[in-house]
Amino acid sequence: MKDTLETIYGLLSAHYGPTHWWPGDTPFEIAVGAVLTQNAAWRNVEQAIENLKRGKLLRPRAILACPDGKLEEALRPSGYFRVKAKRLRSFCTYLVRRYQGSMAGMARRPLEQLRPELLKVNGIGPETADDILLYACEKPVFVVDAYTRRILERHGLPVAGMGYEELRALFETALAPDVAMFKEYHGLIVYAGKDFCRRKPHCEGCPLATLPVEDGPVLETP
DNA sequence: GACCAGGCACATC
DNA sequence: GATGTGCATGGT
Repeated sequence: MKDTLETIYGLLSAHYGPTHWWPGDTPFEIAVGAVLTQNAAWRNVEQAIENLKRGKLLRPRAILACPDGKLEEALRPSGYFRVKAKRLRSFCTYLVRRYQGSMAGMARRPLEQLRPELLKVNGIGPETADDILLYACEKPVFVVDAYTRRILERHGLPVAGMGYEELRALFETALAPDVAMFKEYHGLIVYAGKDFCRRKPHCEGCPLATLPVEDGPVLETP
């Protein structure tokens, strides 16, 4: 499995080159994007972030001071806007109370402490937490998302039934804990997921077409 | 007009 | 602990 995960990285990397993932100018913008992209298309998230920028709302205290209705209107394009307004507020409340609103201050804490406390924030689940930890706080965590699972499944890797943490552990034990590489790897998975594994017919020209299939239950490729 | 997109919390069994 | 459901927009 270790070899396969390294091979996937090599193939995707050769195909796409550097992705410079994640889109976002500041750690706080990255964290906001992580919340807004939950079950949403990034195109719509961009719109919402643009609205926040225009409204000078891309700061934790500005979000906390903003009336509900105004915040929700700004978030509308990203979908689930009432839920996401609440979730953004939860995160900002946490950030302000615990780190005086400073992402840099937050990033100074060790990973073992940060991840559990992030997961306690309402609206921050495993994937959102890991997005923030890796891309905004530069911590060596591997981000698992729908694309990750889909790509592995479609290429016959025995990951069916694995939970989030299990899948994350798989990558983190197989690969060296290299923040820059983890960032790129996830970016490459997003690229490949959008290009080849999104809908049928898939894998026309897929860079992973030559991937050797491992032992274990091989899933049928749709 | 369905179906989908980088989840998560909460209810229920 | 596993499984189901609500949340909402914009593109294909």
